[in-house]
Amino acid sequence: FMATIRDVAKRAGVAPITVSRVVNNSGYVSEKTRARVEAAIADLGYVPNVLARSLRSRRTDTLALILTDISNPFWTTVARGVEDAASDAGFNVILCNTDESEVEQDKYLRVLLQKQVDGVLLVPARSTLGPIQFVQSQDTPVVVLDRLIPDAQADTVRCDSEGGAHQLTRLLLSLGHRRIAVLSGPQGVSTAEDRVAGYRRALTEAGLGVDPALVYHGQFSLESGYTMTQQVLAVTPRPSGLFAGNNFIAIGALRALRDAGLQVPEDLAMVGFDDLPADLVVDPFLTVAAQPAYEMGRQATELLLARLSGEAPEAYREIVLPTAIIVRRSSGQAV
Amino acid sequence: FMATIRDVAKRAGVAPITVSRVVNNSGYVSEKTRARVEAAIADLGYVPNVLARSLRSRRTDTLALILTDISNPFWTTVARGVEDAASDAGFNVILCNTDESEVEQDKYLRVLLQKQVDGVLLVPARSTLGPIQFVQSQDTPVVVLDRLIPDAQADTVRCDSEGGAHQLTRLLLSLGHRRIAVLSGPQGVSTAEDRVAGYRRALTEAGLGVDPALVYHGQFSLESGYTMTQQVLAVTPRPSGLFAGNNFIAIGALRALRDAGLQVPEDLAMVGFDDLPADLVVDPFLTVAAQPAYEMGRQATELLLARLSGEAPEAYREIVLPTAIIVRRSSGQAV
DNA sequence: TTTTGATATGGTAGCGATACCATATGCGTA
DNA sequence: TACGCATATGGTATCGCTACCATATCAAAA
Repeated sequence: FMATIRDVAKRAGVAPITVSRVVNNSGYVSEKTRARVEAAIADLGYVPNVLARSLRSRRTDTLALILTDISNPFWTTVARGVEDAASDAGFNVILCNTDESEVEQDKYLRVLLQKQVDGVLLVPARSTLGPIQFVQSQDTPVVVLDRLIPDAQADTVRCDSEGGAHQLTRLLLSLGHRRIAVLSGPQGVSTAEDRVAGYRRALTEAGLGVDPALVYHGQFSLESGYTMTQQVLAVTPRPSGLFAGNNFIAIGALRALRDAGLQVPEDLAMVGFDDLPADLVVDPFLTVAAQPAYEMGRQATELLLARLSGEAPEAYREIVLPTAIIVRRSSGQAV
Repeated sequence: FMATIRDVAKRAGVAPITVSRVVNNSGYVSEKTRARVEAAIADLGYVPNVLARSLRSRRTDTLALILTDISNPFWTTVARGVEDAASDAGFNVILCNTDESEVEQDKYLRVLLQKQVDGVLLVPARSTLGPIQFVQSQDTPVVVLDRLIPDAQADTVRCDSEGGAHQLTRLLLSLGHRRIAVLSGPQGVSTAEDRVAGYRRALTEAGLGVDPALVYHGQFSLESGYTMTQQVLAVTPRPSGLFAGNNFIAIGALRALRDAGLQVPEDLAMVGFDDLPADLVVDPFLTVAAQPAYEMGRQATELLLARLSGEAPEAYREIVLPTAIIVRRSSGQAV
């Protein structure tokens, strides 16, 4: 036997709605009544049914966070930012991992909307409008996180990938490097493309041409970083600088260079996107453009919550956060 | 506007229950009707509301997994076993992390029961009956995972910690070690106590006394392993063998030994509980009692699902899985 | 005195789905 | 012919809760 709100009401000699007021701490309840109701709740071991609550109130107090790779510390940090902001506002977060697969993403979106989440934070696997419109067709607000989707009618929080890449490339140029390779993520993913765009702009501004043999699009993964680096090393003349498009690509590249018997920065200067958390790395060594991951998660969540509470302005907002260039040993001295 | 099952029914010219049959693939529906209903679903962009479904059907097809430290690869593997088994049966899993805190555990249990999960897989933070009885009072079955709770009326899946510890200790004894320290987890946690018990039995059977200065209870964490090892090293005469009660304690111990300038196994032979996944370790080196983590998760979930489907026998079952001793370099040669 | 507003409580309906039971048709078999 | 069974569909009544509106009391303000 499981007690319902009616059982509690009967035992306390009040109406069900009064029990609801006690449980939810809403409306007016006298101290005396509250005490009687709380006693009845304790006696019966009453646990409210949130399914019924949410069905009636049309709110689940739950947000969905759909991202591409939770094993990457960058995303783990974003997720913490989301969790913290949501939790401060009394919201739960359901976290889903797509592994960059659009199929998985769409499957999750469907399930989450069936669960009636109040809002969705989406790191889109691909730059298509469809998934966004699907969510919005169910009267559910979306915030697009990290990646740009052209023409999307939604709030967006992302980082200045183009600018960060531009700065990193300029740093290598200023140190005297003329042949610089870039290892980026998949085509069709805005961050991957923006980082290549920033690289191109820096080269062009320096009056240098872009050698297509030095521009790589792979995956944002360790394995892909390893493979792309092996390809880079086969190019002649060998570049003297390397720009890794994210932290996992950088780690893969470092392994490939080590396996090839090459020293960083002596044989090859290196820079990368995304820092690694201090407690995971024995010796921070890589020069990087660090993204404010936690802040991205927090701000995206706050945008979403503002939409939910109706406080948000009509127009969709696009927040672009700056990256911070952290110079360490891997970029080396002027050559 | 969000379409409901009634809107779809109206558009397809059938009763809501017929739409339900199409959506859930249950009962009889003619091909012609099915096609009409599916067209209506597509036209309206209908997404079923699982809150309403679950409220009426009294099933959420969701299990809860409450564990103590998801950052530990052992638990990550257990969780994968649970996810896989649940997913095979069409169930979702909500994962919660207690950090060994009973307060957090009880908070999560309350929330999960409010969410009407169909069953709970619990790694209890402490050996108390209360939380189990609370869950059962809401007509929700529990399986206790990894740890023993005396007198609990519930299915249990765990490993033979006592036996594994006994074997590891005997190994060190057989190699000639006479002074062996054990670094275990908190008192009141059965696995921590069982591992000390197995250690004691091995010493006693060998006709040796147990030196209380060599028995440590701390946390199952890297930091605790580090601290306890520093204490061990201050004992005179210094032990020649060390038994780490789990993988994190072992890593902390290895760091402490390195910082103290000691070599394993030359200066100190070492064994530990829990293996580390091959792809996280560059060079597997530690002699361990490996627990079948994935299998623990799977079997616990299957027990729970059997209870849910009513196929389970009346009596509660206790499954105790064996550990596998893997001898590597850290235990060294006979001295 | 009347009015107003804060306090306190309850009745009714309905959120969106399915359980349960009823009904109807066609077909093979006794 | 009558019966039983598989097939196909629908009506009604909830699941447990809260939105919405109504009501009643009492103290302070007009």
